[in-house]
Amino acid sequence: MGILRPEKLCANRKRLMEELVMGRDKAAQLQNLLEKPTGPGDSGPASAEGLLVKILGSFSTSLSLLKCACDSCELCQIPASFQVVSEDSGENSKRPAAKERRGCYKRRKTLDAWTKILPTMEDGHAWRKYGQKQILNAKFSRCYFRCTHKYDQGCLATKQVQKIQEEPHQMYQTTYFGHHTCTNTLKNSQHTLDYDPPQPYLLSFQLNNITSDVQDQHPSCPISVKTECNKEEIECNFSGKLPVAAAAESNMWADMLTMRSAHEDVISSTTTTISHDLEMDFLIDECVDFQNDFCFGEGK
DNA sequence: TTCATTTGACCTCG
DNA sequence: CGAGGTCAAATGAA
Repeated sequence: MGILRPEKLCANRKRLMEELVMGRDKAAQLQNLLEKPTGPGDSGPASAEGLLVKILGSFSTSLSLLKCACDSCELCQIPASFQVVSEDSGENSKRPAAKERRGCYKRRKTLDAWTKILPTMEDGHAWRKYGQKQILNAKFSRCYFRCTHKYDQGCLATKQVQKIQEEPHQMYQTTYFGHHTCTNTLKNSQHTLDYDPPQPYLLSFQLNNITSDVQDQHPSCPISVKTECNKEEIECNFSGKLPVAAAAESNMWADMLTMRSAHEDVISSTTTTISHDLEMDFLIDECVDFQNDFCFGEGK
């Protein structure tokens, strides 16, 4: 960790201010856009997605700048788990700030996290596995990944991948934490899925409250779903009763089945709140596609 | 030799 | 106190 010279500090501070002001402006634009939604074909320069990318980029840059400034201030030490490599670090940049003891870290909050269910682990980014853990009541172990460029570019993105269904309908539940600030991606990957940032119509809900929330808000919803763990079967109005062996699969089915009705309401509602305090986020189209394949595809 | 993965230890949090 | 998240030494692959 290097000490920044005064002139460098001033430049960083100026840049930090610019980034924060830009982030605020873009957020205001995004707010206007959400209050006055445009047509579905709108892809102008001020699209919600574009603004979201700019805002996230602005905050990422701001945090990096703030980190550089704090490196030179003993009063503002950032926890090691949030450290970003400064430009003048040498060999020591291969590792974060010296850890006093093994496992000395701050457990992350669930802020800025979202989940996707996909048939593959691949998402177009370079990840490095740093751990694997058997999770209670889960059929498969959970794998932990961090961005390959954590140390060379200070990218703090991480993800957890948990297999939730075996072949032939193999599925992985991937939870992402933080956004990539690195520039390197696997451009040639056939599985370059634009997971970052979250796509439109992202749903957010507490897993345990899926059924009550949806049915409270949509009493006419034709879907009846139970989400309790260890339930041996769940109801599906489309295909009758489906046997479900594991709790994880039960949860997944519940998620899938609530997507369709909620999706329509999200699209039609202009007052939908997008929360960043997420337990489970899903890209609806993917989930609905999967549901269609599984509920309808095999019966035909 | 370098880099990625595996795996047990260690730590935080609820 | 137990479950889950991260670290880092050992090991394997390229």
